[in-house]
Amino acid sequence: MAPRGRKKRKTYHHGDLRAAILEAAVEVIRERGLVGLSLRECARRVGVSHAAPYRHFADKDALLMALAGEGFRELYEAGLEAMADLKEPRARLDAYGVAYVRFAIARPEHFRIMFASELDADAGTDEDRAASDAAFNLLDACSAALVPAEEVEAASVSYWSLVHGLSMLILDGRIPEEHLGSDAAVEALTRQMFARWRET
Amino acid sequence: MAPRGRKKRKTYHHGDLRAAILEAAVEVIRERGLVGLSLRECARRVGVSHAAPYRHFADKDALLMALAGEGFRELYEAGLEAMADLKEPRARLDAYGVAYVRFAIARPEHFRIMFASELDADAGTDEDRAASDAAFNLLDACSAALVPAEEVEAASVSYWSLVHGLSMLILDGRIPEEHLGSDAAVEALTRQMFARWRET
DNA sequence: TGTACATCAGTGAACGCGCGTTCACTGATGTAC
DNA sequence: TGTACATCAGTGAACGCGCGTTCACTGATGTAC
Repeated sequence: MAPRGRKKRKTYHHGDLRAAILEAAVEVIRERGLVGLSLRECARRVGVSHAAPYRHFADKDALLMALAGEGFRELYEAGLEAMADLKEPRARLDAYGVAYVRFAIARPEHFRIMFASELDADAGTDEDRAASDAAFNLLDACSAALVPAEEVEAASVSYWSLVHGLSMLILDGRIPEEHLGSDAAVEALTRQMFARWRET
Repeated sequence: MAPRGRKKRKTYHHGDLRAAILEAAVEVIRERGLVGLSLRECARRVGVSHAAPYRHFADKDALLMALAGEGFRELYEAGLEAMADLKEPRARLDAYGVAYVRFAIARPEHFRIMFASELDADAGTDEDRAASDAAFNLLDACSAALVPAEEVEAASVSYWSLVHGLSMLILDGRIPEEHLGSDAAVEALTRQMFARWRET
C-alpha cells in the first residue's frame, strides 16, 4: 500500500511499518550480530524517526519475541508442508528433519533468536508461544507414530538433538563448505546423518 | 599471591588480574547474557579501575577469544581424561560424547562463546586456535578408529551434531528438568541417545 | 457528497546512561651492580 | 645487603558515541452524520 523503500517515503504514514521493522532487524542482525541490534538502527534503515517503532513494539524485547514467533510459525508451516504427501512414519520424520535444517539455513537470524535463552520465556504473546508449541508438537507426533508410547520422549529428544545440532554447526560455520553448496547437497548431508539414526 | 576479593584490594597490584577478569566476565554473562557483557562491568566487579583490563586484553573481542580458548582447552582435557582408560573405539567415542555434554552444562558461558559465530575467526591467538583444533581432532580420531576412512567425516559430523544438539537444547532449557537433576541423570540421557546412533 | 471529529501513526527534541578506548600519571616491583 | 633505575600494572579524568525510552506535537485517515 505504501512504499517500502529504504530511505524515502512520500506519504506520512508508512503503510506497514511493523513488517518493515522486522525485516530491517533481520538485516541488522545479519550484518552486526544480535549484540549490534538496536531499535534506532532499524528505524534508520526504514527511513523513519527513531521513536516510530514504539508504535508497534513495546520495547526491544518485544521486537525479538515477534521475530521468534515469526520463525516458529514458519518452521511449523515448512514442516507440515514437507510431510504433507508422506504416509510412512519414518519418512515423515525425516522430511520434518530436512525441513528443519533447511529452515535454519534459510532463516539463520530467526533460528538463532528462537533458541537464544537470553529472552525471558515470560515475554512474548500467547500467539508466539502457541507457534513454538505447534512446531515441537509436530516432532512429537512424528515420534509417536514411530515408536511405542513410552519411548516417544526419548526418541524425540534424540532426533531433535541430531537435527538441531547439525543446524547449529552449519550456522556456526563448522561444517565444510562442500556440503552446503546447494539445497540438494544439504539434503544429502542431512539424510546421510539420518541413516545412522535408528528409532529404537 | 594477591587477594582475589570482589571489592577491596590492599595492594596496588592485583596479582592475577587477567584471570580475575575472565572469571568476572563469566559471571556477568551468566547474569546478563552476552549482550550485557562489558569490560567496565568486569573491572567493577574485580574492584579495579575501568581502564585496568586494557593491560591484559587489547579489547573486548580479545577477552571473548580468551574465554573461547580457555573453553576449548578444558573441553579437550575433559575428553582426553574421559577416554583415558578405554580401549574399545565405540566406548571411547561415547565417553567423549558424555564429556562434551557434561562440559556444556558445567561451563555454559564458555560453551556458548566457543560456538558464537559473532566473533571474527581471524581474532584470537594461535594458541586459542590450536586448542579448538585439538578438541575437534580428538573427535575425528575417535571416528577414525570406528569406521572406514571414507566414512570418517560423515560419522564425525553426525555424531558431533547429536552431541552438540543435545548440549545446546539443554542450555536453552528445552530438555525437561527431570533429566538434568544429577550427573548420573545427564549421563543416562546422553547414553540413551547414543544407543540410537549406529556408526555405519 | 461534504463536513466535523476522533483516532492513529510518525516526529523531533530531550532525558540520562553506560560503554569502549585513550592518555598522561603514579605506585609497586624486581633487577643489576 | 643497599641503592638506582627500568619496567610494569593500575589510576582517574576525559573523549565521543549510540542507545532506550518518554513526551508533547502534528499530519493523515477514516467514520458518523
